[in-house]
Formats: sequence, structure tokens, C-alpha cells
Amino acid sequence: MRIANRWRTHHCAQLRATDVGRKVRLCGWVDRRRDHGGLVFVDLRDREGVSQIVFHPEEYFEAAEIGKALHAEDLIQVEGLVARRPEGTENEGLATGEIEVVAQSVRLLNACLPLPFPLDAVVENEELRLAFRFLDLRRRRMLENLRLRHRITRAVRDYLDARGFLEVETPILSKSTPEGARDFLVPSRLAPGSFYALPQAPQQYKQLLMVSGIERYYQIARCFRDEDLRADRQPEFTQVDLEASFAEPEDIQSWVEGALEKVFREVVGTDLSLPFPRMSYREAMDRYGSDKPDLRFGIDLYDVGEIFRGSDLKVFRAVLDAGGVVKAVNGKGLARIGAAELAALEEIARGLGGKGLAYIRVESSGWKSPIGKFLTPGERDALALALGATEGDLLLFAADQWQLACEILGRIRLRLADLSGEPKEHSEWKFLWVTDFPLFAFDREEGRWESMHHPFTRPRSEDLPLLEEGRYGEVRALAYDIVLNGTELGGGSIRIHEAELQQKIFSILGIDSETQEQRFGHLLKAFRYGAPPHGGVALGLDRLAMLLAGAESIRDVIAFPKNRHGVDPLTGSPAEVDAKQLRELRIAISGRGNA
RNA sequence: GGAGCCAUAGCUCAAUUGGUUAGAGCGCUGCCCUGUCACGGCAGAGGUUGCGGGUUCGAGACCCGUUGGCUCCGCCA
Repeated sequence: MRIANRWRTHHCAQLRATDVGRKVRLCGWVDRRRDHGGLVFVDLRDREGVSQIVFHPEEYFEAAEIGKALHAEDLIQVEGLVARRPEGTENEGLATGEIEVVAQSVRLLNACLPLPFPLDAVVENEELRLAFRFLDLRRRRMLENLRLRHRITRAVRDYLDARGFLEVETPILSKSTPEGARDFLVPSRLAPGSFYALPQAPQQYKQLLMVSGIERYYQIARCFRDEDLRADRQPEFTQVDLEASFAEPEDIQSWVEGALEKVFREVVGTDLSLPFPRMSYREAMDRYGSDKPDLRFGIDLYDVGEIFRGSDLKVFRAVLDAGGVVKAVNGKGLARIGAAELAALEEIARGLGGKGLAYIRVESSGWKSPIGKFLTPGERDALALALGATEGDLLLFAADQWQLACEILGRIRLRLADLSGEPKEHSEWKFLWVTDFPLFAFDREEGRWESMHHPFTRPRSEDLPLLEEGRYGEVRALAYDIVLNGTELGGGSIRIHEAELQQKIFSILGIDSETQEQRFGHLLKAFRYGAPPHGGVALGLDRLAMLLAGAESIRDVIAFPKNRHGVDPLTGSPAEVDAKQLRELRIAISGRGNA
């Protein structure tokens, strides 16, 4: 890195014993000052690191006077001589620890007010950190997070470039398609009453690029969704978005695996073993009660319906007779948990819509359980065998429709892992492809079918007859999600490229022909002009960076994130605008607050 | 829209069962200190305990409300 110019000759992590005697000039912030009355030391910091500056009052009085008066985070320019530190005062913990710069002159370039929070300690007050984000980003940890993110995108770009992917930008001012998340809208001045929408993803544009014959496209794409925020959700976020023509799911998956392998090798020095395991949606739900199972621990769900098929336990029997399932999970060693914890587990079940959560404490004195008296010795033996139950275990049961029973125990499983102190090492990377998602999910409240992934997802060809027969819930999609340690890192699919099939899917989703033409006419039109088969995937860059950084929130890997309410406390966005601006847009505010 | 947790000095936290003048470390200010690197020493400033109400002889603590922050559910094709 070339750095020398009139401001500075080196950066603060650059100088070594071989530079002793050299006259240098450094610029940086006062990381720490140690004033010995006479002698003053300053750790001078820039992006690259730290050098110790020493002020000798007898030799360089004026410089020392300035040095004495410095404060934390003052910005200074120092000119001086590189000197070897006296025998025994070297600092082995510092790359530049063999030398120091003897200040001959120093300029205070810009002073710093007393800091609102320390830069070298944990600060819980995130609101304050965001309000002073420019200072927060000076912290080593945050700087390294940004650097890590940079390295990720660079590795991804290198990888995809080497495989013939073209980076193409797509519009930010886009068109609203009311399916999916809520859109951010941008009013058009030139067409009053009309609005652009910020893209939730470049989905349709990248498919159009495939029709254009681009063949392999990628983009580090900003996406916008106007939904409530979470630790891993911001209203604007970034996806590594790619699409390829003439590609099978295996092609897409191997590109993702290859890119991630390169990222992990180059960014954190970890070798991933490829390919990642695959698991069908059905199996993931059956075994782990989740479509993004965390495989760092091995608590499995079991179907124990057969054991209760002839049971006296009416609640279980009724569910089974109605076509439901009885599933169970074994919390090894958790018979010890108290009533409050147990109630919390039941609350998880109820919160999801379950009727309850049966439990059995396996204790030395016998099985302690409200359902205990309904169990025959044979049933107990069968359960113990199926669940591997031994003394001290806590068995939990959900009896419900398959989907719900799985989801309930899936949540319980995560909670049990916490309770039992299962190791969840950040350095352990458990990747998984979840495949064969259902194409549709039935929305009970709306009383209609919805796309599980999105409406452009291609059904498996062998399931096309099911589509004709109206057995929508059974149709599987050529879709795949990539999961890392229980986090959905991304997902993709092979797309529909035929106008007729696309129209059929739209119709099943309850979008009539007129609306189809209105909202998706451009896509349907394009499909009639020799659209190639194609598919792709999108990876959540923020989440990937968060996991690699060992951060708790994607806010820690985004330079200027929004808080819980979509507000940036630093700039004060969003903000009201001038009446003149609104007039130009022909917008009238009808009311504030509970409008 | 719902649930939970939190709010005490600039920051991170403490304050026994409701009981004297709300403390500590860091930071800040002043003084001392010539080989430190989380330098050290002495002194000092800094608080309407988020806000409003209530219970009580007495509230940082208990109750109600409210505001703000965070986490989760809903939502996120």
C-alpha cells in the first residue's frame, strides 16, 4: 500500500527496527497518552495500527509542550526520528514494539471533545453508539468487522468473476409488486400520484437479464423491505445475488459452496468440507422441527404415534384418530428443571397454537408426569427405547397436526439445547442445504394458497401432474435454502421460464389475468421471446458477515444501521420534509400519528 | 398489534427486608511524577435514580401509568 505523501511518510503499523534513524512523518489519533511529568508517551493510531511516540522535553521542548496537552482522540501530525527503544522497554505485544518515534515537532490537526463513551471497552448503550457512530466505528472491533465484510465481498467477486459471472447493476427505483414484503415507495415528481418501489430483491430484473442472454449474472445488491426490524433484519440489507441460465440446482449449489469455501479460507482461514450435506424439507421438519435446523447439537424429534395408537390417553388418541401425529423429544438430563422453566416451555407450545405440551420426568423413583397413570408398562418401555430415555431425562410430547407438532418441538429443541448448555461454538460451522420445499403453503387466515418461496419458483417436473389435479400442497419446488448454524443464510430456486406455466402459478395464487398483465406483464412478455431455463440464489451478506464476525446483530457489520424503529439516531432519518418538496410531489399529509 | 427484559454520574455497574448524606472503577478537571505501554500518586468536580402519579413515618427499591431502548412473536413472496 503506497501511503507516502505530504501528510505522512508511513502508516502507524509500518515502522520496524530496520527504519531506525529514518526521519518520518505520521498522522493519527491519540489512542492513549502516558505523561511522566517530563517524558510523555503517546500511542498514535491510524487504521492500520499503533506506533509509540515519545516526547523528550529537553531536546524538543515545543513538541513536548504540545504532547503534554493532548487528549484522547485528538488528531495530530508528528514529525520525528525512528529510534530503537531502550533495552528492556520493547513491547512484544505491538508490531511496532521494537521502535518508537522521537517527536521533533507535532501539529494538532484537530482536537477531540471528551468522548461520550470509551472506545476500548464494551458499551451496552447502543443508542448512544449509533448517535456517535463515527466514533463507534473507530473502535478496533467495528473497524475489523467492516474490514471483514470487505474481504467477504472481495472473495465473492473474485470467485464469481473467475467463473464468468458478470456484475450487472439493476434499478433501485423499481416497480411495486404487492406480493411479499411491504414496499418502500418513492413518489414520482414527473408522474404525480405514481410511485416507484425500492426493490425487495433484484429478482425480476435478474430473470430479465437471463432472457437477455447474460447467462451468468451477479450483484452485491441492496434490498429494501418495509417490515419490522430484528437483530438480524434491517429495512435495507445486502444480498449476494446470482442467476445463471442453463443451470441445475446442483450447479447453483456448487457455486455457492465454492464461494463460501473461498470466503472462509481467505477471511477466517477455515477449510470447509464440500459438498455441504443435503436434507429434504420433510426430513428437516421431521427430525429437527425447523426448515433451518441448527446441526451443532443433536437433539432429534421422534414420531411416537405408533406407541399411542391403542393408548388410554385420550388427548393423544384423538389427535391420532384425526390424522395428526404424536412427536417427542428427549431433554437429556433435564428432569431437574423447575416448574417455571417447564411453564415457559409450555408457553412456547401455546404461543405457536399448540394445545399444550405433555411431559415426563424420568426419575429414579419412577416416571413423574401428569400423563403417567395412563401409560401401560409396555408403552413406557417402548417410549424409553424410542427416545433413549434414562434416569434424569425430561421427555416432551406434542400431539397435533404434523406441521404444528414439528414446529413446536423444533422450538422446544432449541430451548432444550440452551437449558442443557449444549455447546454452540461460533467457530463450528454446520452448513446444510434444505431442499424439496413445498411450492405452496396454504394461508388459513386469507384462505388461499401462497408461494412458499416466491411465485417464480419452478415446480419439480415429476410433480406437475399434481398441479393439474389441484393437489397444490403436495407439489414440491426446485428450491433450496442454505442454512448455517440454524440461520437461513440464503435461498434460491430454478425459475419458471415459460409464460404459460407462470400464468398457471399466478392463477393458483389467486392473481387474475388482468392483474397478472398489470404487475408481471413485462416478465410474461419476456418469457415469450426465447427465455432460457435459468435459476439462481441469493445470500444474505449481512448475516454471513455477522456470523463470521461472531457478532450478535447485523447492526455490528453495517456501517450506519437503523435502530429498532427504523431510525438512524445519528442523522435523524427519517425526517419531515419541506412543504415545498411535498407540493412538487403533489403529496398532502392527511394526519400524523394514528392516521 | 402482542409478550418479555431493561432504564441509577459521561461509560460500565453497585446500593441487604423499603431506613443516615445514593457508592465504586474507568473517564473528566487540577497538582506531582524522565521509560511507560490499561503507567503511577494526591486532590476535586460530576446525580431531580427516564418521566408522572400512588402506597408508606420513610421509595433508587413496592404498585399504576407513561416514555425510551433492546429481545422475541406476529410480519419478513
